[in-house]
Amino acid sequence: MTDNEVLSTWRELSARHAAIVSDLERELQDRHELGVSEFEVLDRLVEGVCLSADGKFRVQELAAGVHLSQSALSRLIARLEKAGFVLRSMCADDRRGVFVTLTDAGRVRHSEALPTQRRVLRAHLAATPHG
Amino acid sequence: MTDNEVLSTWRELSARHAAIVSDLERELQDRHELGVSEFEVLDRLVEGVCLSADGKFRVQELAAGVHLSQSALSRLIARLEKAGFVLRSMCADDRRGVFVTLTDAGRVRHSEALPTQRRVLRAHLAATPHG
DNA sequence: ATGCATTCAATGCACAAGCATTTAATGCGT
DNA sequence: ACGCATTAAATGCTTGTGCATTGAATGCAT
Repeated sequence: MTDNEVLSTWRELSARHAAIVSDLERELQDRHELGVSEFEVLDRLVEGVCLSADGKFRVQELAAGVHLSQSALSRLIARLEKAGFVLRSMCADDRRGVFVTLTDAGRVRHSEALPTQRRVLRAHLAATPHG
Repeated sequence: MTDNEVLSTWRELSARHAAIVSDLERELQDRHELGVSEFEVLDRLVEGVCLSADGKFRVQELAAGVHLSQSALSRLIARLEKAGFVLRSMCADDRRGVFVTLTDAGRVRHSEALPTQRRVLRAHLAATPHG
């Protein structure tokens, strides 16, 4: 792969990412009052509920998959809590840690927003040769 | 393409983008005191010099290719000017417009940073099946 | 048990981004 | 020539982000 190929690959990746994020941001915000990152976190929580019995997550576990710094994630969760979509609770075995759990309102909001996200992603990614 | 395929495509795109930007940001900042967007703008200017005879750019022309809002780009150029890497000058034919030109210092800084950018991009993008 | 390095999450702070607005210049219609 | 919608770029304001630090809890070594 030549440097020029690497560069054009990077520019295409970057452009696609920007276009998708911009669309997602607008659609999720307008229709469901959710930012992209907020939705992403709710999404991880919903997925995780199926796996872990109690549906509880350490903040740290959420960091993987959401590409945010620890501090940004901390504040994002605080916002979600203020909006009533998650609860934060101390965990007994390691009292430094914090468990994050979805509320019913959070589950509802996520399920409302999910089709919007899927639609936007499909519009950008389905049936293209870009992989 | 199923929804699940779309979703995993999106997550991979997103993860790759985040990883590359994060690396670029760190390397360009540590080694050359340049942000990713700052470098990107310098890069467009350098490329453009080869094309347009006078090497002048309307701010608007730079917007294409750099995925930033108009206001963000305006302030970014102000930062570059303060750092001595570009000059802003009125253009005679349309006095609303602003021409942006590279300074020697800007050209030098860009040429120093270019190998760093190429190295990071190659590390992430060369010789992978992800296209 | 005590001290010390380590880890988790929250917070102070500085900065960059977007939206909406503003200021200035242009051009078009009458 | 005059008014009016439009465009270019800058700016006020709010918000989200990262870095560095803090505070609390843990665990490990002595």
